Amino acid sequence: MTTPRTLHADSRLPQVLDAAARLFRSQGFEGTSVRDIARAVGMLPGSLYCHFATKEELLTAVYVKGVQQISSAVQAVVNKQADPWARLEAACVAHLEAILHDDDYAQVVIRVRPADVAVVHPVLIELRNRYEALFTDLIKALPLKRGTDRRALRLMLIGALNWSQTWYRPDGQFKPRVIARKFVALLRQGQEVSQ
Amino acid sequence: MTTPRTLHADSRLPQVLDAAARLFRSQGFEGTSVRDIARAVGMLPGSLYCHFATKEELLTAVYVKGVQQISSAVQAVVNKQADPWARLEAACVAHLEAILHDDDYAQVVIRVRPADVAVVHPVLIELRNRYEALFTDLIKALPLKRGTDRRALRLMLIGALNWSQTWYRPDGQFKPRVIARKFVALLRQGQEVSQ
DNA sequence: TTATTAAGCAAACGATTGTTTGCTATATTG
DNA sequence: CAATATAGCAAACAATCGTTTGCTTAATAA
Repeated sequence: MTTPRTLHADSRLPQVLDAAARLFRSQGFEGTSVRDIARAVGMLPGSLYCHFATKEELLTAVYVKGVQQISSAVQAVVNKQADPWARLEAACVAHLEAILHDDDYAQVVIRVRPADVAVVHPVLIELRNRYEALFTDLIKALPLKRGTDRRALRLMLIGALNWSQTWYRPDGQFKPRVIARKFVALLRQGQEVSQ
Repeated sequence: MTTPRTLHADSRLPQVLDAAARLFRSQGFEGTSVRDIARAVGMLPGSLYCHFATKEELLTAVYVKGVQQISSAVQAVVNKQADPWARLEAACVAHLEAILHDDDYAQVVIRVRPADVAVVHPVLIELRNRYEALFTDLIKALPLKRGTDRRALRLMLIGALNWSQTWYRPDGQFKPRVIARKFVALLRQGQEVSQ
């Protein structure tokens, strides 16, 4: 045995998941081969199939963990706020921090398009929807003008947040906290000059 | 010759581009093989290399055309409006119609991540930026409250628009025109209850 | 201690990937 | 009309893909 300290029950599955998450988020699903993942944890390609029947199943496992982590990250900060707008903004900050640098798993959830992985498409969509329901609740609690379309507001906010993955630069001025504050403020106040 | 009507100067390059655009937008760049494209136009895989040196070069050609088409579509409708807000909303409608159903080329521009195609990454980014400058101008012309961050507004709006590609359903209630109107209204008016 | 189960190795499988080479036929140019 | 350039065919290239099979070893359960 190369690593005699390895126990039976706790195999190298955690390391495999970590490596897969890291590679999926930086190279995408199709851009990452099972050999890449195996190499990253010092295993042979075929050995991965002790834990997963297919590459898509591996992605699903990463996706599940990603949704769990981003959900609990958001929940944690939301519960520290009372005001509905403060709760929403806190959620956005946590969401952005997760998908922009904290968490490989969370980044995969935003980066990998469910539609690109046909076999598990419905599963991934369902996982995403379950998470986004958090925002539906937060927005439902907002005291808004009569006639406001809360679904449109949610789609706009989440879309803007998630798209930030394409332009965000860690060395830029727009840190997650700043982005969240500005985006929420834009929705909250309106930018038209009142006359 | 199988198709004796084929002229020399006008080869099947247009068909190749069309097929590539259609396949790239529906299956992604990595999900589409050069054989898929060749088969779609009834050519052999190797024949594509009369027109392009690499698969990435083909993508770049599609990208260029996509940016051209979406730009002229937006320009055309913007110039029919005078009011700054109306111009912005018209631009959003045209943008959404292009990336949601009208135009395979435009859809590729939004769907294919520049970062996923390392070799031409800077080129694709530059093309996108040139297009988005249109929105920078439109937003610069808006009469906004003092202190409004116009860059944040642009990033939020474009992000929300582009992300709609992930949730949009042609048979749903949210048509491009509706989405654009609601998104612009959210930024314009602000939804907080005034007290 | 013995039997069982799971983790990983070693090596290969067939299929598909982007691309290249040499050739033919056609359209264009002078 | 002769010379040239190009579009496309035909066939293969090496590399890489996800996955499978049989074996060995170590951890667990009885």
